[in-house]
Amino acid sequence: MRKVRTVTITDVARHAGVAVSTVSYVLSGKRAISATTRQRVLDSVRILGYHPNAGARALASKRANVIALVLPLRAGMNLPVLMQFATSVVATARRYDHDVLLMTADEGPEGLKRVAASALVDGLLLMDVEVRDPRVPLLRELGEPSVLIGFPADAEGLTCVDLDFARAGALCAEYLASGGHREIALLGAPRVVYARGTGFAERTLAGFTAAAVGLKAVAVPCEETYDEVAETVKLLFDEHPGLTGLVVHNEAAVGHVLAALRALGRSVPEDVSVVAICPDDVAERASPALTSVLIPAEEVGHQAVRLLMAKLDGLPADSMLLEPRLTIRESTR
Amino acid sequence: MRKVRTVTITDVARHAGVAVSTVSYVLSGKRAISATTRQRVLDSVRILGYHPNAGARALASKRANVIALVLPLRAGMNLPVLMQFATSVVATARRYDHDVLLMTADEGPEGLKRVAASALVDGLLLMDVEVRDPRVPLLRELGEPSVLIGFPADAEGLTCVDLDFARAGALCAEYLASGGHREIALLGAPRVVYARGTGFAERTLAGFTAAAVGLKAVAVPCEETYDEVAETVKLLFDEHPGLTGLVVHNEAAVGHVLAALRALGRSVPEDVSVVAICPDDVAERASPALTSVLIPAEEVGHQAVRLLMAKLDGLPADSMLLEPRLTIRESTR
DNA sequence: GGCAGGGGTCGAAGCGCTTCGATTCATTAC
DNA sequence: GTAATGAATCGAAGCGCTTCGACCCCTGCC
Repeated sequence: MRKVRTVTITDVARHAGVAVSTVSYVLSGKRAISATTRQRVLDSVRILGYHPNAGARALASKRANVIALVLPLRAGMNLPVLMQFATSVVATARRYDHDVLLMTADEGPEGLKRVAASALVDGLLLMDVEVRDPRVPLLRELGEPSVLIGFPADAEGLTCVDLDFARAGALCAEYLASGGHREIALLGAPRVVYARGTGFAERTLAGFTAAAVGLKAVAVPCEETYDEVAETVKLLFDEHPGLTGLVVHNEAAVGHVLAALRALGRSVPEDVSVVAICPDDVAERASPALTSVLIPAEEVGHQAVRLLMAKLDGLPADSMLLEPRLTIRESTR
Repeated sequence: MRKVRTVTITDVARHAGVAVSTVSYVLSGKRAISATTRQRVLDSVRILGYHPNAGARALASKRANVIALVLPLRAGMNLPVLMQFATSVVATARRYDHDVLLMTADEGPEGLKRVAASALVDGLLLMDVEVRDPRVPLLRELGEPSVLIGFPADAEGLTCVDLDFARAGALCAEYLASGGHREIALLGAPRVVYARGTGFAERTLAGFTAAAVGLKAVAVPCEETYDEVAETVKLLFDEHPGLTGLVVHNEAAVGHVLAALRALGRSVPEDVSVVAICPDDVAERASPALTSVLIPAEEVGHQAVRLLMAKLDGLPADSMLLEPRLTIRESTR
């Protein structure tokens, strides 16, 4: 438990018999250093167990090597996806030699201003951006390098990354159509999500609707308690007895939907085919295993970090939509 | 987008007509400053929009005002609880004027060593600590202030916080017993969790078993796919036809358990009472709403930060177990 | 043989902050 | 009236690192 004196760059320089600046250049690679000197310095670093002091480095270089990950943490979020995303952000950031500061939106715009102004972080990653997100105007004003997950209404001049939800919705409809289904339905997010204008929900719906021309297609919002789901599903089949294809874009409800179908005596996939838009593990855990469109959280996180790093290096970084991928399992025919 | 020159403490000092050190003392409160001077400085801070440079502050004060939150992010974790926990940690840390660096265990012990040695963080918060956690020995050697969520086998000299799972298990058994149930069962975590020795699972089991003396009580592990859950439940009732009380300590499976009971034609709570150990929102979302023992993630996060802050101030910080709380809803009688 | 050029290294000047005396001035004690 | 006390403030020395310009010496070239 004794507090060991920390090893500084001066210690390394002394041990290797070189100047402090030489050690710095070896470590940063910003100037040519002879192979022998480099090796000597590297050995000393290893032997002494040297780790550069983050504060000093940040102060001198004006780069903290830290990015902020701003999670919304509001109700109705898709936790597993969020978590996958966060994991992938941390892992990718480390690959770029950066760490991740976790922020919640609770602190509000002030929080963003604070971390930016205090140079605690070099850039911002905002998750789960809404169509009219209050953070967006601030972001513009801040002029801090940033990448958004999700597309706000006006994405001009911003860098955004997201799954192409319109394509995902379309993919589901097309797949069901190709299977011969003539009457299909989309069970979407809870009402509150549409009301908030989260974007991804509307875009899925739009894609679904557009791709379903020529079919009978309906879409209904879907709450997340078992009872409400069961009610919604029952109503749906009451009003559309000919329904044979179901798209579920609500991870929390997908299990309930299957249970409700079971309770109604409709078997999957014999009576009705079900496609879910959700992570693979959820789809695989269901019974029957669900044909699903993957939300590529990991890929989104990876790309978001990559783009942010590009921006930090002063490179251009364009927004991008990631292609959804349909995996056929046992819930459709 | 133009990069505005950042406001430094020197700017504030000049604007307020005082020395740099005076500004520092106003902000830290470490020396007496007259009310008039303080006010003048505070006004300048506000007018200029000054935020201390984090790197410089860390360098000079040897305190980064950042703590690391180390999430395991392995399979079979309880995401919602984790998330609640993380949220509460961030919020509480902010109240102590600290930020939170997010780390995953992927980087391994090296990662802990790195952030500690580089003074990126002042202390560590390790989540989901296992009975024999490889991070624990390292932690001892590191001598970095830390708080663990969960209890390792040898907690000597460490500060740990957790829900009192033994008490939670006991509470469930006692409650069912008091309701007149004579034959009860515990559906626990997946096998892999017991195999890993995560501690909380065993402790719940131990508490349950100890409190169930005089009753017929069995405990079985429980996987998380619907099919396996249904199988497990069916088997359970085949072997124990007299079973009337069920404790479910597996958040991912709890919905499946209810569905399986429905499928078996056993109604809740008429035929069988169900108590879950899970967060309130999961319990409320089920049908019928579940009588449950709360995992007080928020409180755990709060206490963990509080203890860590105490340690950072050189104060003693004892391990603590938090009392579970039983909420009676509609799934028991 | 002298000089330009460049690879390799060094020294020193900060980066923006905290903190430790030192200093000033007004009180209080004797 | 003077010395001691204490409250309020200042000045300067770092904290550990990066980076700029200077320097040295070895090559290659005229």
